[in-house]
Amino acid sequence: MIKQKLNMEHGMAQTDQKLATTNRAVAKERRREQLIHATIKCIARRGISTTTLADVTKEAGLSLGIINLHFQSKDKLLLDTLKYLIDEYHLNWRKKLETSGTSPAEKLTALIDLDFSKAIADRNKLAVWFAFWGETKSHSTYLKTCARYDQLFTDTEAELFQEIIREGNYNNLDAHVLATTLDALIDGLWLDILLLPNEVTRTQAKENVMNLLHCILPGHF
Amino acid sequence: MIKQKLNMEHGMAQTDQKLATTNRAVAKERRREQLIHATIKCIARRGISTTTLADVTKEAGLSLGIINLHFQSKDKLLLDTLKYLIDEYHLNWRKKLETSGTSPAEKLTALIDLDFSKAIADRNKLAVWFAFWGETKSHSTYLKTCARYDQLFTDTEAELFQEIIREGNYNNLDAHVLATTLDALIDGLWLDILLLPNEVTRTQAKENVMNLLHCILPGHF
Amino acid sequence: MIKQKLNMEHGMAQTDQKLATTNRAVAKERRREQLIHATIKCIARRGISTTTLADVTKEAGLSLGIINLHFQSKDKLLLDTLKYLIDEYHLNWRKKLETSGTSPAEKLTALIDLDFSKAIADRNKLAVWFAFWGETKSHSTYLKTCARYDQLFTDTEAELFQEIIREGNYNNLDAHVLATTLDALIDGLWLDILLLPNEVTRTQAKENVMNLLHCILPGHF
Amino acid sequence: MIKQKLNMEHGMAQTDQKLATTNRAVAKERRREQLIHATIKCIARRGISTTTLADVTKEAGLSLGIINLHFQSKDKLLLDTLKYLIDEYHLNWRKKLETSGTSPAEKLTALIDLDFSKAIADRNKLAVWFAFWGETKSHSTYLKTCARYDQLFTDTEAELFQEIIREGNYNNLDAHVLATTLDALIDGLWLDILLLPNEVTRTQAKENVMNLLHCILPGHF
DNA sequence: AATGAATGAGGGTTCATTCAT
DNA sequence: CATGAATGAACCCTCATTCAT
Repeated sequence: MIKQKLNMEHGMAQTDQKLATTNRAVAKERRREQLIHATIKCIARRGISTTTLADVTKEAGLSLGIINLHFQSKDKLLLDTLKYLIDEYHLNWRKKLETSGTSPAEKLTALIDLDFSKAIADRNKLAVWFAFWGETKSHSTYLKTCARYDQLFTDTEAELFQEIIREGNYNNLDAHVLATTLDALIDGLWLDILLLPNEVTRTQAKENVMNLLHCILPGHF
Repeated sequence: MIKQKLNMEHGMAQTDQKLATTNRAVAKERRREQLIHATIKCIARRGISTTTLADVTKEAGLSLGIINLHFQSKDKLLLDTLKYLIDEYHLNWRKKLETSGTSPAEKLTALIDLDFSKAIADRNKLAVWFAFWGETKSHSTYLKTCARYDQLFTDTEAELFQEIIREGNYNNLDAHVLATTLDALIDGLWLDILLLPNEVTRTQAKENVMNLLHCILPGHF
Repeated sequence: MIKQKLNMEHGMAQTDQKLATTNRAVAKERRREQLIHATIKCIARRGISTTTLADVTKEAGLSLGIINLHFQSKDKLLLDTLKYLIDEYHLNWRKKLETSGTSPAEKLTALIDLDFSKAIADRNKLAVWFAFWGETKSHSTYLKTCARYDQLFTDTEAELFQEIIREGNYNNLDAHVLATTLDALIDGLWLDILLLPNEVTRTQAKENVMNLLHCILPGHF
Repeated sequence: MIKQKLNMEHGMAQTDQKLATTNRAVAKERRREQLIHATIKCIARRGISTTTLADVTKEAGLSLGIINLHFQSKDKLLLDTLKYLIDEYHLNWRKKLETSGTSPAEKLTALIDLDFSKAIADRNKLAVWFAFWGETKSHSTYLKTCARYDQLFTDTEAELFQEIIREGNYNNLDAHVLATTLDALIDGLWLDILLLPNEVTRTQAKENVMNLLHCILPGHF
């Protein structure tokens, strides 16, 4: 979805008919994003349970009925908001993996960079993640979407750690355990950033992770 | 019970009065706990936003109006449920700290034991913690209660780490950073236990933490 | 009911059995009055719709369940409170009529005195009267009790006016119209005392009525 | 209507916009009045405390949620209902004063006419007035609005009486006392019309007042 | 006779959803 | 496409009433 949007925004040459169709689709997609961003702000400000469609539409400066026009229901709006964040993260994650340096340590560093970048470790967005994680109700619904990616992320990190372990002869370390630890630590630090913004900043959190890796794998970080 | 009451009415020994008062107070406290446990179950099952008072009272096998009798409002019930968990954790934490072995490593190990014990790393209770952390609305209200303890926990752990660092001459390590890292890691693993119970168990999570400490402070863990 | 109570309070000689029964009955009646007085205060303070049994029992310093013990239901408490006021007024009215001077003008003056006496034109009690008059719902129920007396009052006043008219040869006046006018004026002034206590006092209200009578029947008032 | 809206969207003549806005505002105002009339009926039928929003909306033939849409709360509905009656009375009162004959007696007669006119001495509306006067709770809230007018009414009447007193050399009369008496009498007769419709009609009540004025100020009434 | 914990029907209110415009 | 008035199910909460003590 994100990809489509990016393409669309780059506006390729097309027949008039197609162009018109595309323009309309672009406009529609813009409305959706506008509403999703409003939703993120509202959830961050008031929590899921107290966010109403009236809040969201007011935040977006639009009329009450528009959400059911674009999202059919509130549940779908929430789910699509989560999907938006998942897609955004996944897209950035793949880009980082492709564009970063070739060594495993460089790649891991790049991914950690991403995790504490302004776009990802944004407190509004973190609030939404934790809001969903706190809403056990939705687990069954969205965990299918989310868990698939988590698995992918952890496995990829485990592979990178495996390479490092091999290179550095850290024979007592388990790559998968390391990957799990890293992910859990990042989640925990995200929670700190969300709940204790005055005590833990993005920069500090990232340094915290890097220090740890330096302790465990001193030759590589 | 009848006798006690009659005695009271005739102005008998004060101990009886006190006993009766205590009995009634005890009964009231039991009801509160009963309702709090039902609340925990419901929040774990359905999330905060979808948990209704009807759910809670049905779970407790009691009538609809009883919650306002004991908690005045739904908000207060939720807050008192959280307070219950905070108090429970804090109480166990202090007990552990006092009764565990004398060395800093033993104490830290004991605290980590606690964090992944059956009573604390209970998925129902974890769900409640994350439900509240996800409800940004309530942050301002309860963070005052909660943050005070978090500070205490982290500071105490930092002191223990400091002793270990001194003992082991780990001069490149920062005790406070270690404590923050430990706490964040535990939070992240709790989230794993909650969201991915098939992939991360309490035992694995604890081993994960212990392995990490073994890596960083090999002489002590 | 009032009469019984007065008798009881004057405590006649009786056999032990009767005395015990009476004592018990006296105690019961005291409780009823205690609760009725609390009800009057509460209605005056908060209106009928917002007065709860909890308010009344708290005002009386008694326990919640006691009202249904003595009055069976809230509706009956309200009705009995009204009956209490009706009986109190009627009793005082008869006494005044009997004890006052012999001339019609003296009797009417005595009755007007009563209407603006401390016991009758009490703002708490006035509030209760108007509260019931405002609760159209209850009209059908209590109007039967109340209207009978009103008729009696008006008719008696009309007779007194009739005597005066005869005596003074005020041939253009209608006694019944005068009585109706007097009653309506008194009701209206009661409303003023209730709603505008700073502008209309009991004394002023009474003078107002007396002035009017002086205008209409100058030889007698 | 469709045309208007389309025009508006294309930014057409402002008059059209204003018209549409006005239409919508008019429709909204109609709904408010519709609900207020239903409220008056319900209060007259059942009293304030037993009138539910379900009653009112059913009487109006509308859905349950509509009251909070137009009045935010039940309390505001009640208050706005009272304001409606106050405004209606005040408006008619001013109109009468302006359009009636020039002499003070004619003006007073016109005002009394109004007080016992079909629109004002309507039993439903009277029931609402007395319902509010009986609801002590609301006194503080609405008396501020109501008392201001009462003052105005009484003062104006006092001025009219003053002119008559001057003209007729009724030196022993106090204009302000007369005005207070007149107002109280009218209130009392309203209560009779409300509570004893079979015994006191609007016509009789008015004649009652006129007779009294004739007694006191025979040259003018 | 008195207590007050417990009940549950019924109230006001919110808000996702619909639909005429 | 967009609007926002209207709907009504579902919520939280109150409170008269009951009943074991």
